[in-house]
Order: sequence, then structure tokens, then C-alpha cells
Amino acid sequence: MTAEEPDDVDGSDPGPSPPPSESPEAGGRKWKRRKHARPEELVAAALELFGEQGFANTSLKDVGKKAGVSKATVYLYFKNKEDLLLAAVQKSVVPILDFADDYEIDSDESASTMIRTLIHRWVDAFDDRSASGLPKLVVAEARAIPELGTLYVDAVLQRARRLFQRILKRGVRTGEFREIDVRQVVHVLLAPVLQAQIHGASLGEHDPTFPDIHTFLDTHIDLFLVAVRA
Amino acid sequence: MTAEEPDDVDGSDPGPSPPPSESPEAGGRKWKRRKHARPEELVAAALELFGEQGFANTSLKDVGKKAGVSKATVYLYFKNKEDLLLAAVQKSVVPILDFADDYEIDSDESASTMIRTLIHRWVDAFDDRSASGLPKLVVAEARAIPELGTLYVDAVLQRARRLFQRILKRGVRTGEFREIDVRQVVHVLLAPVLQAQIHGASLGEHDPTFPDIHTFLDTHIDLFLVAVRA
Amino acid sequence: MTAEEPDDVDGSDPGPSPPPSESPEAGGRKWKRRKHARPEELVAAALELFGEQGFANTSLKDVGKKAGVSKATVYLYFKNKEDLLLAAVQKSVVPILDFADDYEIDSDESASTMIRTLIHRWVDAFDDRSASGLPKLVVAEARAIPELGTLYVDAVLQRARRLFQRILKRGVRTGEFREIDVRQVVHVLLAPVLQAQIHGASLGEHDPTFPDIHTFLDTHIDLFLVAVRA
Amino acid sequence: MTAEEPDDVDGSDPGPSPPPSESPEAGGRKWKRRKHARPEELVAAALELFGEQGFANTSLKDVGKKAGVSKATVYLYFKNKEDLLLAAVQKSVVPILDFADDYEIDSDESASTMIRTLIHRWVDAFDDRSASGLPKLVVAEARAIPELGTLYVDAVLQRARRLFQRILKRGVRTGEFREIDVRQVVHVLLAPVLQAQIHGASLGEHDPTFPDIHTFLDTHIDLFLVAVRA
DNA sequence: GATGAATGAGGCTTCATTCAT
DNA sequence: GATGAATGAAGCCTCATTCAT
Repeated sequence: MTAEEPDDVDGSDPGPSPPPSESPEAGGRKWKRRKHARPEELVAAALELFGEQGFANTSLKDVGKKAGVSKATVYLYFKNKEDLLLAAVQKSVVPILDFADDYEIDSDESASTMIRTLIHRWVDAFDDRSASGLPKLVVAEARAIPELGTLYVDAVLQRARRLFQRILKRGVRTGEFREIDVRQVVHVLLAPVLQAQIHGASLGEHDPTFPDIHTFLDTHIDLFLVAVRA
Repeated sequence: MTAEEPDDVDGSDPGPSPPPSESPEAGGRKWKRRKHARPEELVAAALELFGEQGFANTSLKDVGKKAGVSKATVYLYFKNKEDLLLAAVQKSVVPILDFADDYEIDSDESASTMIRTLIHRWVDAFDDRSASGLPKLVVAEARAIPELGTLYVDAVLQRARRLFQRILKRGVRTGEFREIDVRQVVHVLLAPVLQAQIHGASLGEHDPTFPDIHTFLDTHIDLFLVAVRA
Repeated sequence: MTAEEPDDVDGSDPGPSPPPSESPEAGGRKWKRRKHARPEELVAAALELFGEQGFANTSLKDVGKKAGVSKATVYLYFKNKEDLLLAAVQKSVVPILDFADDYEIDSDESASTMIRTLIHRWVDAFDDRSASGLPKLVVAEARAIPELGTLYVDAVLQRARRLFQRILKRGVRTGEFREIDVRQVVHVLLAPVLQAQIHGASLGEHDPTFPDIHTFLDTHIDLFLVAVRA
Repeated sequence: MTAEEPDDVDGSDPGPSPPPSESPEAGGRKWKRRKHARPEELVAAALELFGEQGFANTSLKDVGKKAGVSKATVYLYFKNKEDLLLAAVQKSVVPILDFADDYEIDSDESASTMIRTLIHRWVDAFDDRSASGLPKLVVAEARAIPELGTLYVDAVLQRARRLFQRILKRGVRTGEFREIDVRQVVHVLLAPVLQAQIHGASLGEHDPTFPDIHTFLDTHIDLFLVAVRA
């Protein structure tokens, strides 16, 4: 491909965040020109549609329509469909565990409480950002789009593992937990969380037996804490 | 341009070309049987390709080539692409937990041992049938193809849940496990298994931190058994 | 691009020439299926349209329509539009100087006569193959499609130069021509021929002053022969 | 994103930023002219790009970028892309043979010398104006854009023919040349010149056998003069 | 005068699906 | 039963052109 940037915008890295001016009405008079908001709207639309219907099943026309623009407009901001996907995932995924940093620093709860709190907040964080379909999306496309896999592993999985490893280790140090191989155990702690997210976004409707996600997570955490308790 | 078979698309497959012996009876037996093996071969090819590359990214021509037939032949056995997918999943998924029935009946091991054994055999059963990509595939497409979700939930998830519920209940009855809400707990028992399968088929290559699947499962089972032990 | 061959046909090299069965009516009954004739028809349509309207100005739909097929059919035989162009040029250009070989061998005319005859036949050969627009086409696209340039230079220009160099050299040897630098002179001999072809296919209609091509060529040859005569 | 001047796109040109002196007359002359230079810059950029890459393969964004303005600016000066092409050709082509007039009037060389001088100056004139790709461009697009053909024929071909006809006729009158049909011969005199220009701009790189253009032209002129000499 | 934003139109290409052989 | 041939539909992407600022 000789293709450079679509017209002059970069695409993958929305870089310059939207202007702080939040006046949502006054700006766009006759014509719908929200300018710098466009990339965000597109990214949001893309994330939702890709998460719901899958990447291949979603056309750029759909994305454009949901964002209120024509499909050609997508190319003003993103190099191609894949670039849009990556931008959407990046935008949503990078800050998604930010909530945890503050909590971890400020909190002086027990490790057990921290674990329970953070896991519940985790899934809420995805839902709040309309990214509940994201883990499923990533899992579905990681093979076809390797950068997507790398991005998710680095920005979500590894980050979460480190976070919970710190907490587990602290629990061990304080005597709250018994001696465990933190590096192995953390995967077991997280697996049900990821699974719950993926399941909810895919088989959820077809599986009435599966409990409410927060109930499920509490059961998981209960068992886990029993297992690691000193 | 490279290789060029004028018409016939056999290419990818087991060398055994049709025997030169023109005797249509005895000689061509192995060859003749091929005909009736067609649907199975297609189903097998489809399962592997769909699992690896995704449903949308796999063309029927690819499937045909892998099965040693032309693209049009698919339509002799399946109504359409979706039908092929469903058939492939059904074919692989329905008997996939069969191993468990025999084991459950014959075995007089402890519940703990049964759990450990069955979980390891589970993932092996998928691998043996080249269905390791299946859970990921199902999760990716369940939303777009509802029957797929229903099928998987019924033939795999529900069946597995009932199996492990029986074992858990027995463990409780025999005093091996403490009193637990089997209906809730079974989901926690299975989630890491499903997660490991999905993860292995999608983010596996991008995630060198994740342990070997059987190691991971043992860690999970260890913790789980500690948690439910009486 | 991961693209292999469109479906199974090669594309650029029509290799297997059409079957010798020439029955043009009996073959295609209800449906228009001329099978092996397709590539040739497409190549012919492409050559004419590309030559007349230019490569970029001709859509594959146009080519398909002229050949009596849909635009998707083009992809059964050619990898892409560029491949079709190359195939068309190759098909027309490779045999286009064949007439010369026989003539050169059989003829025992004087060098002067051979030159005059061959030049006139040359332009006729292009016209007979509806390839009168080809030199212009090649010249227009050679920069964008380097293989096209290479192909034309090798199959037409170099071949023609060698042919006329042999004749010139013979003329010198027999005393018909004076001593000349054959290698340089051949370019001067051919330039007006090429120019006449290109001009006819491009500025022809806008330039009523330009003489009939054969008249022009005769004037050129007359002058040339005077210049090189011993 | 790299450098980022908010608005002004002057970029390509001589540093001289607008003089701080607010005197609108004398001081800002060089700067003021810039504004009016726009069309010229666009025309120059267009001519080069179209000549190199072809009309269809060159986007207006490319032209704008090369001229240091935005794509939309083109429409301030030209009705559409085709109009830009015509303007570019006109601008370059109309004065391109002006050098000849002076020479013809002032010179009292022999006709032979004049021919040789003018032909070499001709191709230099195109090169000097970065119009070496122009004849190829015209030939490629004349069919699709008739005005282009007409323009070129009138402003270049006819003008050149008349020029050289005058010289030839003078040569005949002075006895330098023998009696020839000047109207026919002039086409033969010019064809190699046009051909050399076109060839250089298209097949040049793919054709190492072709001699240097001035060498080629001298060979041509040598032969031609021999042919017409009295 | 200049431009960023936006889009309609159109082209290339792929592919599931059908049909006649 | 099997397949080569063919195509309609649809998707991605580009670009000339317009409009409001």
C-alpha cells in the first residue's frame, strides 16, 4: 500500500484530546460539525458495534451511521478499519485500570477487601465505558490482528496481574494469606473474572443458568480467599 | 506464477492418490470409502480453520481445499456456511464429554481425584479432536449465530456442570467436602477451565507470562480443593 | 496482500490455449459458457478498452460488459486489474513481430525493400490485432507499472531493433548501404514508426494536418534510404 | 504528528517572511506577489506530477502538497482537476516555442545549422520548464480530454511544423536542400524529436539500449540532412 | 484568500451461493 | 456425487468536489 495518512490526520493515535470546551449545543449550528469530537465518537461507536456484532460483521457504514457521519469520514481519522479497531481498543483499554492505581495507593484495607473491591470495580469499569464486549472482541480477533493481542495483554492482563500480585504479596507479608506462589495464583484469581466478562458478552443470553456476574464473582472470591487464607 | 493444477483441487491432502488398478471392486476400497467420508472431512476441516482463523476470515474455498474437495461440494452436504459451522460444532461437541460418563461410572476414586482427572481430560479431549479453538470460536460467534450459543451451552456447559455438580454433591455427601452451594460453586470450578481454553487459542502466543495450561489447571484445582475441603 | 490466485486459475499467463474445437455455435446452448475462450475474450476486450480510454479510465465492469460477463468473472482468470493488463499486453505483443521472422528468412529481396515491407507490415500487424492503441497505452502506463515497460521493451522494441539491425548490416555488407553505425541508426529508423502509432492513437483526430500513416511512413523510408544509400 | 504550523502553508518557498514594515507599498512587494504566485505554483506542481505519475494517478492533494497549499485551494483558481491540467499545459506549452522565434529572426545561419540548433533547443526548452513529461502526458490523455489534444496540436505541433517548414523552404530556395515536399518532410523531421521526448519520459528507465537523447537527435539530424541535401 | 471537514460516487476485490454439466 | 463457471451483493477504500468558517 502506498497509502499514507488519509488526508492529513494521523489515525491510530488520537493524540490531541478534545478541546476542553464542553458546550455541546452552541458549537454546531446549522451543520453537524463537532470537529475534534469526531474521533472519539467514532471510536465509541466502533467499540460498541465491534463488541456486539464482531469485527467482520460490522461495516464501516454501520460505524459511521452510529457516529452520525458517512463512512468516508472514518478515513479522515483512521487509516483503515483495522486501525480504527486498534484505536478504539487502545482508547478504552489503556485507562481502564486507572481506577485501580488510586485505590491501591489510598486504601489501607485488608488484602482480602482490596481484592474483592477491585474485582467488582474492574467489571464495572468495562461496563461504564461501554466496553463490556471488549474482552470477547479481543479474544476473537487476536489471532487475525496480532497487535490487538499484544495491546490487550500489555495494557490489561499484565497490568492487572501486577496489581493483584502486589496485593497478594502484601497479604502474604502481613500474614493475612498463607505462603503461596503468587505468580501462579494470580492467574487463578483473574481467570474467572475474564471468563465472566467474556461469557456475559457472548453466551450470556443463551445460558440462563449462569448466575449474575457479581454474585458469581463473590462466590469465586469467597472460595479463593478461603483457599489462600493463612 | 507458481504451481498450476488446471482443475482438480486435491493438493493439501494425504498422498494416497487413487490406485492405478482399474478393478473397481476390491482394489478401490480405500478409495471408495472416501466418498462417504466427505462430510466428516469437511466438518473436520471447517472446525480447524474456523477455530484458527475465525468464521468470517475463513472462506469455503479454504475449507474445501483442506478437505480435498471443491468449494461447491460443500453445498452437497450443508445448506450454507452457517450450517457447516453448526454441523462442525455439533459433531465435535456432542461426543466430547462422553469420556466423562464412563469414567464417572467406573471410577471409585475420591471426588477430589475425579475432579482433577476429569478437568485434565477435558482439555485433552478438545485437543485430541483438534477442537482446541472451538470454545473461542463459539464465544466469538454466539451472538451472530444464536443456535451456536444454544448448542454449546446445552451440549458442553450444561452437561459439564451437571457432571461436576454430581461429583461435588457426592463429595459433600461423603464428607470429603464441606457444605457448599453446589449450584454456584460449579461455575467457579469450571470458569478457569474455559478461560484457559479460550486464552490458549487466542492470546496464547502474545502472552508468554501465562503458564502451561496443565500447570495452571493444577494450581486452580489445588486452590479449589483447599477451599471446599471439609 | 495474502491473495493467492482468485479461485484456481492462474491469470497472467493464459498458458493453455483454447481448445481446438472451433464450433462456435453448437457449444454454448442455453447459457453462455465458452469456458476456455473466456480469458481470450477478456484479454481482447481489455486491450481495446485500455488502448482507447486508458487504463485508469476503464473500469473492470466495462471490460466485463464488453466480454459479455460480469466484472467478478474477471477475477476467475486474472489476479487483479493490473494482471489483466499485463496478460493483455503479453498476449498481443509477444506474437506481434512473428510475421517478421518468416519474412526475413524467406525473402531474398534487397535490404531496402525488406525495410519498407516490414515497416508497413508492422503497423498493419498491430491494427489487425486491434492493438493499435497498445503503444500509446504502454507509454502512458509504463511509469506506473514497470513490468509493462519491461515487457514491451523486450518483446517489441528490442526484438524489432535486432531485426532491423540485421537487415541494415546485411545492406552494408552487400554494398547496398554505405558504412553506418547500425546500432545508432536503427533507433532513427524506428522512431517515426513508433511515433506514427502513438500519434494515430492519441492526437490523430485532433490533427488533420498529419498525413495518412502509410504515406507518412513512405516519406520517412524514402528519406532514410536516401540517407543510407551507398 | 510532526511540525504543525496552525494555518499558513507556505513552506516550500524562500524564507523571506513578510517584512515587519507595515507600509503597504514598496516594502511588501516580494511578499505580496506570493499571493498571485499561487496559480503558477499550482500549475507547476500539477505539470510535474501529472507528467511523472499520470493524470489519474495524481490526486489533487498531491498537487496541493507540492505547491504548499491545501487541496481545497486548488478550487479557488481552477474549476476542477481537468481545468487545472489544461491550464498547466497551456501555461507551459504556449510559450515553449518562443525561443524559436527570436532565433529564427536573428539568425543568419544555414538552414542545416538552424535545424540542428532548434531541435536541440526544443528538447532543452521542455526540460528547462520541467515539462519533459508533457508530451507523454498529452498523448496519454488526449483521447479522454479532447481540448488537451487540440491545445497541444495547435500550440506545439502546428507551430513547430510551420517553423521548420519555413526553414526547410528557405533551404530549398537557397539551394542548400534539394527539391522536397516540405509539407510531408517536416513530419519526418519532427517525429523522432517527439518520440525521443515521449520515450524518455516513459520507457526510458526500462530501455538501457536507447542512446542519450542528444546523441540520438544528432544521428537523426545527420541522416536527415544527408537525405535532403542538394 | 485559504482551509479543514465532510461526503457521494465509484472503483477494486472477495465470497457465499447457484447452475449446468 | 462432484465441480467449474459464473455472478450478485457487499465491503473497503479513494478522491474530486463542496461548504462553512
